Amino acid sequence: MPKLGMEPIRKAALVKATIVEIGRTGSLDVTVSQIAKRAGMSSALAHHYFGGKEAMFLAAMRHVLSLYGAEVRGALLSAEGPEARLVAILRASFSPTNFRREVVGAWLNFYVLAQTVPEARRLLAIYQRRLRSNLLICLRPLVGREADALADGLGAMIDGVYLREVLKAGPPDGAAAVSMLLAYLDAELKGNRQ
Amino acid sequence: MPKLGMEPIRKAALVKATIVEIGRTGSLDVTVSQIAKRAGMSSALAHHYFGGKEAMFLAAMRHVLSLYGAEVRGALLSAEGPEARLVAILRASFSPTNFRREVVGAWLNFYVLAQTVPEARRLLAIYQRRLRSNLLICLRPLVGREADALADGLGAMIDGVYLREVLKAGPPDGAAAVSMLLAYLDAELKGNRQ
DNA sequence: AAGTTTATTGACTCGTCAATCAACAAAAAA
DNA sequence: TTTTTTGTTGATTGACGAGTCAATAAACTT
Repeated sequence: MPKLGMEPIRKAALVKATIVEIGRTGSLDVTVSQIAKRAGMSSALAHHYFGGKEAMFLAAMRHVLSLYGAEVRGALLSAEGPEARLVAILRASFSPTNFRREVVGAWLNFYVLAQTVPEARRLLAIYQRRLRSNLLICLRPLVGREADALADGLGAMIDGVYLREVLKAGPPDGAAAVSMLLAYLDAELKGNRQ
Repeated sequence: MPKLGMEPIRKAALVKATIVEIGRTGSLDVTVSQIAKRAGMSSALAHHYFGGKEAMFLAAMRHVLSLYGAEVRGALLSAEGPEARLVAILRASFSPTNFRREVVGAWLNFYVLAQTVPEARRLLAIYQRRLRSNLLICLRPLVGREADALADGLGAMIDGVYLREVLKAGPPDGAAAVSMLLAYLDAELKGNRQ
């Protein structure tokens, strides 16, 4: 049975399964066996490839974060001008790829992980900085020195919408989330354009 | 040693200790022994009074939520007019009583708990509804039919600021949080006052 | 063909922890 | 003063789960 070159395949399967299990149970209280089972292998093999549970969590985080990053970069490619680029960032943040029950659940638990595991904290900090910087670049030409405050506000609201999603019933509504953010943005832009 | 009438005292101590321990470790992975030790008793006694760990968590949640509720109610007493009342709600939300490292950490973990434990979900839903309704009452005379959207936006941003606080270093800055929220509010009010 | 590397798992170890219990002590009620 | 109620804990049980290991097997190397 043993085919060679399994490592990347197994690792990918485990990362995916980790996200699903964390999102499904809504907590970090997931056993390695659960994850391995969902990924179709024994828990021993999971340990073999990742060395431990924490490494699996971190790999899952990196994956979610890099998916999000890619989505944002992609959306920015076809957006001209500050306003369009802002909209692109928001759309990407609430695209069906990212704004899904399991992924949102995973995000929440990554924040919890960040309280204990320095590497998790580092990864989340990178995400926040990158988002902030992306927003800032668009906002500065629009609102000048108000940009910093606005970027913080938008960042907080994005995270807040994600957080609140975990309590909502039914499928996530990304469009509604984006329009809430845009309403905030428009109000601030109008107030600053006079 | 056994003095009578210990029950409420012990329970209060356990609730407090639960919040501290959850906030301190930043996760729900707290043992009953840890909590009991901090509260100055044996783990068996903690079980005796609460029956189980989950009940302790829920009691801690109720306590945090009721402290917050009391703070808001108190602040609203001495506030006249919609604008002042809005400011009062925001100030209360970021008062030093609530906006503290341990409490913020506890909040985060209550969201996690809400994913698994229906009663926890119920409690958080109550908090969200009450906040929304408080905001709505103030906002309607100010912005009419925009009130609903704005209340949701403010709620999300409040939660987002709490969430982001868990990554920040140093002591929480409630004043900064309030002014961020007020900036948002002012922008929306201005845009709607014309 | 012999040896090495990679893939894979069942069984096991070892620690942890929630929950229970038996036992003891003091106050209150009878 | 016996009995009951309330307070309290050390010791124990029983379950569960992370991580290890020995063993097996297929594929590559020499």
